[in-house]
Amino acid sequence: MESRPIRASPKTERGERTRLKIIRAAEKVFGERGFYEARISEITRQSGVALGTFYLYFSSKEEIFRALVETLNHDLRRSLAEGVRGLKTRSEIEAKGLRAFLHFLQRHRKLYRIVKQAEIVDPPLFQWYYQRIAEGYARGLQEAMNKGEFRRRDPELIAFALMGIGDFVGMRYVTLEDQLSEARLDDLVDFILHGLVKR
Amino acid sequence: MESRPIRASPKTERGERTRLKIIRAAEKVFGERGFYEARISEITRQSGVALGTFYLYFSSKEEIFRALVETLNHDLRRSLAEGVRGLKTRSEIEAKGLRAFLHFLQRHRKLYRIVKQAEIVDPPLFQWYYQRIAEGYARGLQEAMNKGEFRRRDPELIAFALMGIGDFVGMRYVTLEDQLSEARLDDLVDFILHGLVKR
Amino acid sequence: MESRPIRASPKTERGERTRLKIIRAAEKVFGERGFYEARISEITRQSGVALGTFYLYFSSKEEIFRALVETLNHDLRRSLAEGVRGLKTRSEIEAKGLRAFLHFLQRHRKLYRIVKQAEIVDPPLFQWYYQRIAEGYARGLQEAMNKGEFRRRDPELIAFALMGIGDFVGMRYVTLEDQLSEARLDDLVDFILHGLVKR
Amino acid sequence: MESRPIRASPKTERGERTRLKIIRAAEKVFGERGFYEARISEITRQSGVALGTFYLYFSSKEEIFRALVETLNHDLRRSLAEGVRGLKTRSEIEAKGLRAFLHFLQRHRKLYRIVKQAEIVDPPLFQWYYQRIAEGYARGLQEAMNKGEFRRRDPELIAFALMGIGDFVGMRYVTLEDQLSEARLDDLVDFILHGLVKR
DNA sequence: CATGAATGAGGCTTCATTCAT
DNA sequence: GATGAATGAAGCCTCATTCAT
Repeated sequence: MESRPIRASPKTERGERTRLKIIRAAEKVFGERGFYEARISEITRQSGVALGTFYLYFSSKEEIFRALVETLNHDLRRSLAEGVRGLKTRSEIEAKGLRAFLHFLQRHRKLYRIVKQAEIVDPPLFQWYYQRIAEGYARGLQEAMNKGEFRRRDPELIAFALMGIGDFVGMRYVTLEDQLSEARLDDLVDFILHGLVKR
Repeated sequence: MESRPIRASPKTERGERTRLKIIRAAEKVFGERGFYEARISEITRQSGVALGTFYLYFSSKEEIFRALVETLNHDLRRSLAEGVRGLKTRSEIEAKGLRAFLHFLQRHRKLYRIVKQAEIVDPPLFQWYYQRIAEGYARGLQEAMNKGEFRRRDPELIAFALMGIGDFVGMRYVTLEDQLSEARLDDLVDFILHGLVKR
Repeated sequence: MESRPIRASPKTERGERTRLKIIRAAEKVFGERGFYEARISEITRQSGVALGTFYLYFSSKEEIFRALVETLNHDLRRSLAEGVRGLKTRSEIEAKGLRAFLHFLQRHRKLYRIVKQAEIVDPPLFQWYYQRIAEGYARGLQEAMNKGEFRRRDPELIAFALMGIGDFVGMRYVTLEDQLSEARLDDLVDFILHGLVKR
Repeated sequence: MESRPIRASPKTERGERTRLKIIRAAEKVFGERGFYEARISEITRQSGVALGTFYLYFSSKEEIFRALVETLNHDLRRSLAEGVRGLKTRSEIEAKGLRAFLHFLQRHRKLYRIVKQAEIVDPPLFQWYYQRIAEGYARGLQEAMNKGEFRRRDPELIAFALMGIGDFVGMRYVTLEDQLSEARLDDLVDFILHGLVKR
């Protein structure tokens, strides 16, 4: 996975539509088969464009894959940010943030598999990607710790812990089976806020 | 990923050694490059055997991959079980279990990446694998809840949450950078036991 | 010899030409080396196309081989049918039919070797193929027997006998050395019509 | 198919037995799968000897194959000669010869497939092999023609015709289905002696 | 802009043959 | 004599990418 000169995508209205068709088909195909089992020919077939057309818009299989990951990234962060807007207490924010994440997953389960794949395909990407999210979380946690709302512990570490919770729970209950009831969500939030131990 | 006639591996002492050489090289190569980027030729080169020799012991790239996953699987479960032995309170057990898992990761970081890969290569395997571990944890949690030690919540859900914590924290601090200090581990255990909120 | 997904061959004019180039080279190569010694790379080299191009038109070595056999089959039957058209007596028909077959061989000696090969590679194909030809012959013989022109004997048996004559004589005098003079052909027809014994 | 230094087979009593075990297994395997699909490993497996042992007795796959063909050759000629012994008229001889051939086939159907295979694998061998048989027949036919018993025609040509009859009829009724009744045999002999035409 | 036929490097796998024991 | 593990050349096939139209 190394870089390469980026093709100058067509710039017309029509070109924009074509590009979108390809992107959407790619999302579907990558999501269903993963990076390695995905075939450019399958993507173009599902896009309804010719094979060669793909290379007018993307310079390689990797490029479109990265583009997709970037997109998810961006959407996810916006989604999380929106979920947080207008909340008062930190605990509400965290609960809301977690909910926002899981709802996001529900809408983009296929793309999420792509990011997971990227994790393994390209560990540096993982670092960059998750680190970035973690930093956002860590800042929030740090503030709450300073205010005395949260127990004082390594904020980045806890941020990763929260992300892991979202990831596994999301994978199990959302991505694979779509059974994350509100009751379960409440349980989960309670665990995050108060831990395992009674009292 | 479909099956194929299983090769009758040589059965002598020498054969056993060769098999081991191949397995170890495969562990390394799969761990470093992932399933798709791994090359049989690289595995045999690192084993110091000829290309054809590989096929005396394994019928395909898939087969050895699965064998490796099974092995890790087995080792991991034993590792976790050992971590639990001889403890009194549930909270100690969980803390110990988490530690056991993270120490295990420290020893087998590469293989762990293999299992993660399998997650994507073969989702049903993922289900089976994680579900099984989760059930073990869930039983432990259930008992502690019954005894009144732990807050009463969906045990399987919490089990997945714990696994996610281990996974992400492991990925970030152990697999990628090996920086999981004891202090951080204490922080993490504290979070799990008592949650985010102060008091 | 088992099946595989059939490739959607290109459908343009140019594609048709390429397909033909491949078919013709395959005919030559299979004819000269036989199924097992034939190399796809040799076929594409002689076609003047790249290796991969072969697989745009045929999904495997087996597929093109079968296609070739089918084609010969078809051509042969048409050829034999034409030889029979417009004749009066049965004896003339047989003589003409035999001649048609041998002339056919003269034009397609290489492909004929392919069918012979198929005979051994795939006995069921042999059954189907020869049985079908034999039935055609047998019907003609039966009629002539009913009219009292031919001696009454198991028509299918005699059909196979006639095919054997054509095959061996063709193999010896046509395929291998191209020395089937008209005089010899007359001798052969005479033998078939009147047998060995004088009077 | 080219020659190579012949291995010095072991010469003891035990060695002779081993050699025989291999030959017999080879007969079976070649007969069932043909030259190209036959595996040395399968032959040794069925022989009950180790893989390497094969090469103590035969220098290559080709060598044993040729040896097998030679053997069949020899047996066949002896078989045919025996069938002819003690007969008076040419017509009787031919009838007997044909019968002898077909009975031979019945006993050695598998090996016969091998010879047929050789035909295609190695055309020069075919020439040599069939030519030799044809010459024997041709001599007999010539004599009968000289005596005025048989119609005078190119004897070699007729010899090939007779061989073709035996081959196809044998293939259809003996090798594949084992249904050559005496009645059919009589029909066939009658055809050969008197031809198709009534009177 | 779009098309789709063509390319060819490179991977996996087989199996006749060799060789150390 | 026998064994069976090891070898590696060679073949089939895939698929990302290019290019002529």
